[in-house]
Amino acid sequence: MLIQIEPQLDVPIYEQVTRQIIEGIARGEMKPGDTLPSVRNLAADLGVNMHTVNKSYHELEAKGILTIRAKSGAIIRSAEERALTPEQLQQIEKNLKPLVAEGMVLGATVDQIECMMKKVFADLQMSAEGV
Amino acid sequence: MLIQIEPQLDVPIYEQVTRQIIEGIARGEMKPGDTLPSVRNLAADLGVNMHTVNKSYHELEAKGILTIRAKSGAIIRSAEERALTPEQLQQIEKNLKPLVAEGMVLGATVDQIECMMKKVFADLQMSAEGV
Amino acid sequence: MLIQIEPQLDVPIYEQVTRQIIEGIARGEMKPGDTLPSVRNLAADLGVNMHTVNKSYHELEAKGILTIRAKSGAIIRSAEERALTPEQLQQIEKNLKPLVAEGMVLGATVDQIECMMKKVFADLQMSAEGV
Amino acid sequence: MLIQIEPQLDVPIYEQVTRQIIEGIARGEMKPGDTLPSVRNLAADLGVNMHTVNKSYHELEAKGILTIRAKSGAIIRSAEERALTPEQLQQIEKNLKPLVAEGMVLGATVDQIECMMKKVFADLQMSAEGV
DNA sequence: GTGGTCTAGACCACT
DNA sequence: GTGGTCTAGACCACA
Repeated sequence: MLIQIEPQLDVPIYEQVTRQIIEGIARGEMKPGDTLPSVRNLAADLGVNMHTVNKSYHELEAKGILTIRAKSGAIIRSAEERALTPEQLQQIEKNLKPLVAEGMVLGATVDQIECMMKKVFADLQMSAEGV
Repeated sequence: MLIQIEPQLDVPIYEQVTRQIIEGIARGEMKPGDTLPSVRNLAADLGVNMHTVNKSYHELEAKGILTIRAKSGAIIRSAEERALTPEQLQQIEKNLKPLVAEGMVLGATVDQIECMMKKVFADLQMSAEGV
Repeated sequence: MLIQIEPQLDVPIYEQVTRQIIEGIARGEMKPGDTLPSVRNLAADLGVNMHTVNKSYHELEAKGILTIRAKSGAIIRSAEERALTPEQLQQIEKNLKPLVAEGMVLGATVDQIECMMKKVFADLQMSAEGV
Repeated sequence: MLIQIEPQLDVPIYEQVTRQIIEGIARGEMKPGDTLPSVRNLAADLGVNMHTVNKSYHELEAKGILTIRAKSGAIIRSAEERALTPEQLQQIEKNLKPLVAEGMVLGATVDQIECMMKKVFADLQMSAEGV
């Protein structure tokens, strides 16, 4: 799985790593039970510091997406282990709101936004099924 | 239009102001041609620093949502003046992607995510029509 | 409030800080609404690194004991804001179990252990009421 | 006696082994004079490294709970041989303190904590009498 | 070899 | 001046 870092972005590097790992899992490039690269290896690959990757892994653990086993690596949790709590859905909805509002104000119709959402979903889903 | 600041959030205050102004416009509480309160007044109302509001206004200008005229204040642009450029749509799509991916990974179905999106849209739209 | 670090202990420094802040709050030396010293100040006071204190603060935030407001400090949450969730009680019970078991195996009676627990509680409570 | 290892916990495996042996003795599943399985056998049963079990046995010896005799294995000491020293009680009290403090700060009453403690004790005691 | 912890520095965004 | 982020090193416990 390829991870691309853009250090000049205003999104923190650790957040970029987090997002791309999530997308990688969504795309099916990594599956439950898989072990992620060690923090040192991934850091070396990306050319960033170990701590930056470490922070990303811990963020993913907090999101319930993976389990960090001390001294043996980070493992992607299975769908059963991942609880889709109402809080998590609310969190996503909360983050969705300003995006939708901005789209509306700029003149996008509900169809355009829905279409965009479906496209994003389909892109990820398609890759997942293609695996 | 009421703006509520929550300083304990990790979202910067200027970003909170920006979002709520966008949502206010989306809801129809403010219309094209309307003049926003002066930076000084809004800052006083919210109990925040003048620079914070100023930054928010400039962010809105960069997004193409309003025009800042020295001395005469910030004016909301009309739909015609606001171009819905492909770049803007792409930007929104780019921001949408990690949210959708996280939802998927946590086990949400496309229906759940779509439903969430529609709900957010409807909330804003409804308010707009009620005005 | 005085915090004493013993670097030679096997308990990590950040954990020692966390515990002593919790005990300080239990003792009533700090109250809800109070702002903790800045990470840099406390780190300087304790002679440890900023990051170490930072980690402790974040641990306290994760426990629901305080709120970190970016760029303005860490504030102790009120009892109402702090949820005593069943998970938290379970966590404490889980940590209690090996201590009780060890006491039993070493020959302590339930009375001795209960007495010890009450003593600890009373020590903290007493200080709290004395404030 | 069954020992269950959960490698995903942040508690080191050797510590998990130590605790479960203590609990096993508290529950009466093992009695003074009994010989524990050899380091090699137990390690094989648990699927862990020999050194891990070895470390656990030595920790138990340091706590005064068993005696390791070269060649003839680890033998659980009798209650008479196990001294309940004030130092040991202090050690337990020291470990108890942060747990009680955290419970207090999160809003638990002395009754809740006492009840929890009794429950833990009763669970162990009950099993012991049932043997 | 792994993650955990810690140090000592740095720049930045926000207030 | 605050916390957030990042870097570049280091030692340790665990497996």
